[in-house]
Parts: sequence; C-alpha cells; structure tokens
Amino acid sequence: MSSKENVAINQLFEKLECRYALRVLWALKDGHPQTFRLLQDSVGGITPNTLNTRIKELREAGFMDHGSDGYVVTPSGADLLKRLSDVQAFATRWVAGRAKKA
Amino acid sequence: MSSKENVAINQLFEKLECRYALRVLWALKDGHPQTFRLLQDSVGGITPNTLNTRIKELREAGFMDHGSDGYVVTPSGADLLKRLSDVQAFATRWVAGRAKKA
DNA sequence: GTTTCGAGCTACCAAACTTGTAGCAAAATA
DNA sequence: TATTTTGCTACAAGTTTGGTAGCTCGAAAC
Repeated sequence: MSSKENVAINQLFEKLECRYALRVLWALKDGHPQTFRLLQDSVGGITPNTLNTRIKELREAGFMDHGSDGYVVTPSGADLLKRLSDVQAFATRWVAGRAKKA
Repeated sequence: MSSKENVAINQLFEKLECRYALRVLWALKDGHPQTFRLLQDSVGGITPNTLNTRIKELREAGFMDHGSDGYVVTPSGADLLKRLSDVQAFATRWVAGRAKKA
C-alpha cells in the first residue's frame, strides 16, 4: 500500500504542511521578488523567527531562493505553484460556502 | 493586495498546513472508508491525540466525515483532492530529483 | 449474560515548536 | 557621515505535538 508514489507525496506534504509554508510560497506566486519584511506582511502575523525557519526549509527543499532583488521561487517552486493553482477557485467557493452557514 | 481571492486561499491554507492535515485527507483519497487506527497507520507516526484534533478540524472544515463504515471524504473534500491530484506527479519527480543530490 | 475484542477517543506529562518583543550588523540611501 | 532598510538573532512565555497508557462503548463469541 505504501507505493513509491505514496512515499513521495508524503514527503512533499511533510514540507508543505508546516505552518505558514504554503502561504509563504503562495506569496511569491506572481514572480516578483519580495523582501523579508514584505513576506512577513504578506503572510500576516508570522514572526521573524518562524519566517526564517520556513525560508530555510523551503530553500532546502528547492522551492525558493534569495536572488539579488529578494526572495523568489525557483523553477521547481513555480511548477508546484502552477499545479496548486486549481485550488484557488476551490478556496473562493469554500469560503463563500462556509460564510453562509455561519 | 489582499483581494477576496487571497483571503480565501489564506484561510484554506491555514487549515491545510496544520501538521498531518494534508496526509490525513490524502489517506482518504481512494474513497474507501477508513477506521481511526487505519488512518493512524496510513499517516504514520501520528498520535491519537493529534489525529483526533485533525479529524475535528477537517470535519469542521467540511472535508471529511464519519459514516457508518468509518471515515470518508465529503464531496467537498473529494473536489479538493481532485484539484490536488496534479501535485502527485510533481512529488514523485521532486523526490527523485533530491535523491540524486543526496 | 458475561467475557472478549476492536473501535474511537481522552489523560497525562515531556519535548518541540511558535509567538512577541527587542534589537543587532551590514548594505543601501541620503 | 547619518539615516534607513534589510536580513536575521536572542530570549522568555505560550501553544502544539509526541509517547504511553488506558477508558468507554458496541458487537460478537462463548
């Protein structure tokens, strides 16, 4: 049952499901370089300690890097974000749906 | 900058990036009902406390539920999983890529 | 009908992580 | 040179997770 594919997705999710990880990555989605403090603001509420830890992990994973103008996604990170793009529409409808119930 | 879409995706990611959340959901991907302990094994290493917390959150979010045969994804959860399916191929290649470097 | 079994779940404490605030060193800017 | 900005660290306090144990409850088995 734990095929090669399952191991792979588990390892990936292990990285992505660290608190703030997805949001940090998503903040770089448009491709514009971001400064440390801009990232902090984008993610909203993350402390510099934690942001720094996430950045280290995401860089180690090969999803983002620090260029001359700030933090950017790597090609690999961009690929991942592209594959996540379908989730955007889901999120919008999901939030709308739960707003009704509340 | 913080449009309606960005707020939505941030709220969704907030749920998904809790540790184990994605893996619990993914374990239900094939649609077969799973028992509490099967989930524990699938996710690998999660303690009952944490699993229980995650289940509560994921049920509250409307992604999974507890039917007569065990835990299953809701239609909403199935939709989300379908949108995440592109990530599977990415994960496989990502793991293969980092195996080379190590 | 009572023992057995597995299912879902809770208690407890220790370890790990995150938060909040302050502030530093280096590079860019003026 | 003085000021600002940027990336980042320190430290204490709070929150979350891990590990182990075991409870409750319903369905079989006896």
